Amino acid sequence: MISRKTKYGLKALTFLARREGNDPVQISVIAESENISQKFLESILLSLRKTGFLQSKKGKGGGYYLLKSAENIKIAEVYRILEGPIALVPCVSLNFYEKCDDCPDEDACTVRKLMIKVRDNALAILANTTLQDLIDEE
Amino acid sequence: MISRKTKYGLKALTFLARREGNDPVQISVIAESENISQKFLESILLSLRKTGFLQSKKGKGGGYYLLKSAENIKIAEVYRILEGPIALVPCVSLNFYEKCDDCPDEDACTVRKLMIKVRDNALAILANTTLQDLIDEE
DNA sequence: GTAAAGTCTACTAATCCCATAGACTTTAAA
DNA sequence: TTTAAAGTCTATGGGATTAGTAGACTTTAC
Repeated sequence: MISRKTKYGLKALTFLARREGNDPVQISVIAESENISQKFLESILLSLRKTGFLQSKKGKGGGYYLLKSAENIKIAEVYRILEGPIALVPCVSLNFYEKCDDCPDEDACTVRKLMIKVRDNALAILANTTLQDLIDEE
Repeated sequence: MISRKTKYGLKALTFLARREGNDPVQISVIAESENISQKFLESILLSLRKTGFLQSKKGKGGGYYLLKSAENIKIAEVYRILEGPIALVPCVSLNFYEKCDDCPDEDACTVRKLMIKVRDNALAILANTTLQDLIDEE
């Protein structure tokens, strides 16, 4: 299960990508139309800004807008920033690898072998789907 | 990421399936060879027993053994018992469905559409892999 | 009858998730 | 130049979940 953080982040991104033009949109507007707690959304948008997906404008008439184009935003990238590893087990993560403390020998772990398959399959989808793809499906 | 519970459960099951014969194995033996906290493993094995995967024998010479054969234990089933939903979002779960409180219209949710794909892919692996498959890969 | 095993209930420490509060900064426009 | 509208930042807190522990209880082989 993914956290609300990730879900909300993806929804906010699609909201921004779906609009005509790229004018700043206020957090409150996104929060209201997507039914997201505004304060929580603030922190999510902030981390998407710090990682280069969004840009913001302060002051009156300010808000958030996409910095990258929707075709250039891979879902896998967003997922990793908001959720963390795509892998189901740390010893199989490409970007957040950690050794499992209970496994003396990784290569001998049958669970690991299975989890590699699951990861590769999830990755095949998430890394090849862009924000634009999400919108086009509608 | 899956919980240790699920990982430990799968490891314990493979441990049991890998042995010659089907004599009871003490919890302490499994715990020690798989580096799992014994008390924690007790509760995991208990829930696998209550759901029909394992059987136990009390008293001297007792322990746990497989009730189903390894070819008849699908990883997806074990996963659902120990971890819960395979889907990444409740509104897409086949066995643990819940409506998302923030979505007025499920069919209009682009995130949902993506998550259905991810679920189907994960399911294709987990539902078609058995405990026996895990062992055979070694 | 006793020691070896699983069973059950209860508890706890740590962590994470989701959210809220509020002071602060920047900016557009009157 | 003031003011209101916006994002920024820090701090906090309740609740749920996770991983594990303690200990009393039950069953069974010998």
